Amino acid sequence: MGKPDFRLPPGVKDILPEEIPKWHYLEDIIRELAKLHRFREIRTPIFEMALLFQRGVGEATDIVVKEMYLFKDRGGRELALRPEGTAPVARAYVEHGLHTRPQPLKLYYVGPMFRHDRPQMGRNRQFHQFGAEIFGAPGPAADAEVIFLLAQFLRRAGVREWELELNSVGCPVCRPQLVAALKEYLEGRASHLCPDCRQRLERNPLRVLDCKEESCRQVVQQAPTPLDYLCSRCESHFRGVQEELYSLEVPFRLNPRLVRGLDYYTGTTFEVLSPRLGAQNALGGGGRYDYLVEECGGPPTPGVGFAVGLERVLLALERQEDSPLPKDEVRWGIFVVAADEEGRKRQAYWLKLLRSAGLPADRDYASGRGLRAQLKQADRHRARWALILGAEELGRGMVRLRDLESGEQVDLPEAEVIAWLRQKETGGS
RNA sequence: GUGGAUGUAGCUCAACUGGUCAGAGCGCCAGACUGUGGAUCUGGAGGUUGUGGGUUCGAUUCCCAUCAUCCACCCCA
Repeated sequence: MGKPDFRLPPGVKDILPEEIPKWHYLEDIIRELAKLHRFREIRTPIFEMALLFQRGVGEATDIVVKEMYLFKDRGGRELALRPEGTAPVARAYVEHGLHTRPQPLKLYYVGPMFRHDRPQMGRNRQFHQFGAEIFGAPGPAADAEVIFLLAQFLRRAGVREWELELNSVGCPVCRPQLVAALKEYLEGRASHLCPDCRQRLERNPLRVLDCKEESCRQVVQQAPTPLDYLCSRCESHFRGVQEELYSLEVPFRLNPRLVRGLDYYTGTTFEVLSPRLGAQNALGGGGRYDYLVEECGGPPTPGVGFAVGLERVLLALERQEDSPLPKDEVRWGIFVVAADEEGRKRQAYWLKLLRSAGLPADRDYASGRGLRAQLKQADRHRARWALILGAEELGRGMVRLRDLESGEQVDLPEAEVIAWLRQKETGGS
């Protein structure tokens, strides 16, 4: 607290050591599942040319209009901290000619995203997403595949309650008709709409569909929805997605009024909601984007993907009764303790020996402290074992190992220590 | 961008309606118990009470502003 204001800017957080195991828990699951489903990782920079998002995500979207971190570099380039992951991956796909590789191409990413929103529960200005994309697969099986991966991730992570909402927002063939019909319907009832929605009527009438204002919801009850206007292609594609989801045993609910905030979506869109999150209740979402690659200057290439917010998954898990998240209480590693001068001479040797054998080892760095003080250090630093070196044992070619959990201790011949510890480590407890 | 609540040591909190009110517990550091930790005891560091103004003889306690946090709107992850 205090004088110069070096505190963190609003909406960003430090992740302290005791929280790291939770992140590793999720990250391990992500890597394992992505591999199992044969997705390969891609890492793109955290900033891009601002234009990528303006064009890719959409000039009129909230993300671009009011949430991007914009800055100029010394060359005068307009850059932006990435607010989402799909456009950058599409950009990389085009830039490196990934369309020349065997298609479809299945990619995933994990990393920080940045949005200048007002922070609240479940919403930070820097947050982390796990996302997956499939390029070059136009059929409904690809849509189902990414949704399946998302569902598997949530299940494997241990998220108990979530609901998948599914919709199709149509393609360039059918959407214009829908928009026209919707506009006509809404214009007739504009007086019943909230001020925001009267604006939306001009810019993006679809957004009126999921307004939470009670009066708007009334109006929208009978309004035409995308599902009423799907062309035959979209219709059969969407039916195909649903059939695949049945086969994959991923439960979902149709929500014809689900509208997403990014302009690039075509056809299938979906969102995963959690009842434990408060106002920001979306764990993840995604959909199909068949024109994004083209928009980024590549050849016409269909795409579909999702992104899931890792902070929100952690939040949901923390609020469950039976949280599977790892605790930070475990003792681990070996504290090398010197009982006397004789032991002190061997301390460095043992430290190196243990580490060379792959066993985590540490010591007290203060010079010449007594055995009691060193053990106290070992305990407070949550070490699992104390390796005690003293003239008494060393004289017989032995060292003493103390279990800091139970208090039991044994003397072992020096040559057997490594094997004994390894066995303890793998042999459970 | 809008609204509401909150803001005292690293953490959790205390200080009657403004007058020894700057404290406690935990944690941290040092030490004792003299080859054995998690117990106990002793000592110590650490706050100009978010910041800046104002009212007052006097403010942590009242008023204003500002910053930050939290929750909600909006939007989404």
